[in-house]
Amino acid sequence: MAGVGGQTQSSSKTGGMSRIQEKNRNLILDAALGEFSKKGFSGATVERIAAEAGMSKSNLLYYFSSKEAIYNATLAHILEVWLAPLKTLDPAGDPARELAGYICQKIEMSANFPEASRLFANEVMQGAPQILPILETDLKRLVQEKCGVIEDWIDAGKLRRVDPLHLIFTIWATTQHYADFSVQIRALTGRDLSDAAFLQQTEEAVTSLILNGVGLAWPPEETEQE
Amino acid sequence: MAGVGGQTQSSSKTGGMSRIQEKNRNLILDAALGEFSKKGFSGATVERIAAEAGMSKSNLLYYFSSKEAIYNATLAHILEVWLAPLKTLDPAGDPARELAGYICQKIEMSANFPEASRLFANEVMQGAPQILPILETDLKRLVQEKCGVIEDWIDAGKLRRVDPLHLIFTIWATTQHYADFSVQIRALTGRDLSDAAFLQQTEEAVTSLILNGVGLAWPPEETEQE
DNA sequence: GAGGGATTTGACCAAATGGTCAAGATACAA
DNA sequence: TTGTATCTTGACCATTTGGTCAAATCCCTC
Repeated sequence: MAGVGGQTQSSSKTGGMSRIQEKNRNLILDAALGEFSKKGFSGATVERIAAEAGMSKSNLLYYFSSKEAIYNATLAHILEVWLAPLKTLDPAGDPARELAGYICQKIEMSANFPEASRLFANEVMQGAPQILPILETDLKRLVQEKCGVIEDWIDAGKLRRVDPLHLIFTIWATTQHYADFSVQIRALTGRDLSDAAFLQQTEEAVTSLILNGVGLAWPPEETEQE
Repeated sequence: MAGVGGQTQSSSKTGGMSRIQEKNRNLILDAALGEFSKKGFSGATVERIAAEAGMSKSNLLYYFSSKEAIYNATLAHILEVWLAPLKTLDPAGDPARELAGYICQKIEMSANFPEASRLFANEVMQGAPQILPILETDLKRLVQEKCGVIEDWIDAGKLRRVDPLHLIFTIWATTQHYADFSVQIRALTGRDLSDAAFLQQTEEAVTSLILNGVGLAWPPEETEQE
């Protein structure tokens, strides 16, 4: 119903779990991520997740008490890593490098974990029934903190005056778009982020667009060795 | 299974339909848009759509032969209007005004038809099972044409050299993000595009970020009357 | 206002699916 | 080896849900 951490164990804590238990929980979570991200919560079936995890439906339900429990566990499992990059924005760092680094991290997340991106997108588009409380507390706090950082950079004259919130939204939107809409992108370009050359081209294009958008020189001036 | 135009009638052609027929088809399509955009294809139920449209499930199935037929009709119904703004990009116009106009159109689409945006996003995220052929033909042709326009602007030195494709993706991503992720945005800001002030603020933020990103002055220099 | 096609619906059906349960298989400690 | 807790599964159940059908009912024309 509400709150993502409501299963047996908080998340990937190995303690208090037998070898078999840990192995099977991981198999299930991997399978569930694939299924939920591909079909959404409603479209996913417990049977398919079990098959993908190589066990019977009954056995899966021995580890997770319900479909919703699997879903919540999957969500919790990816949420932390999915929101992590923002935390690395360093107030003391060079704004251009910090923002560029953040953008590239996000694009590489889209390249390496597109299912996580789609799962998250799906959840939010359905009204975030499970993670709304987290968005309203943890994420909100984090975003406000980082908005402060950007604000400080602006006040220090390091970048053009822009609304930090919309800057963050723009970075999220553009970077996640390449994962969530990869089918459309493939239909239009014949490639996606799994193509190394396309990945690099995307990183350059998005980074340069946004950094220039906030008035930062990009690519950085030639500084030889620094 | 494939191709969106496969129902009884091509789309909103009034011809050959009784008054009752037209009224009910519209009721159904409206209800279906709400339901499909909220729950996705799998999560939606024919019964709820019928209820929302004020008729029995049986009667709904008298007008559309299957759930998939309703879905396809809904998709076809919105697709045209959804992709329309891009067509207005005028090669002869001023690049800054043209791009700003396009961006604002898209944001206003997100504000006025968020369900359409979410329906489209859902369809594409599921792998575009119904509209992939359209993306690969009509949309691809349109996008290539407009990329050419932007390319010409670049060659004429009117804007910085950027990859037109990624520029278009960025515009799509940012503008649609405000509709598709409105729950998250509301969780973080307390507002969304249905708030006129927030809408305007968003238009300014996104437009200024992207236009500056491609090296165009924005807002435009004071030209008094032109 | 009668005839006939268009419209509407409740009853019903079959398949899919989440979840239960009791019995069997397995691993492991003593 | 053996007893016990853990693990695994097939059989089964209740509910949901997409779709059918025949019987009304409505609307319009002649």
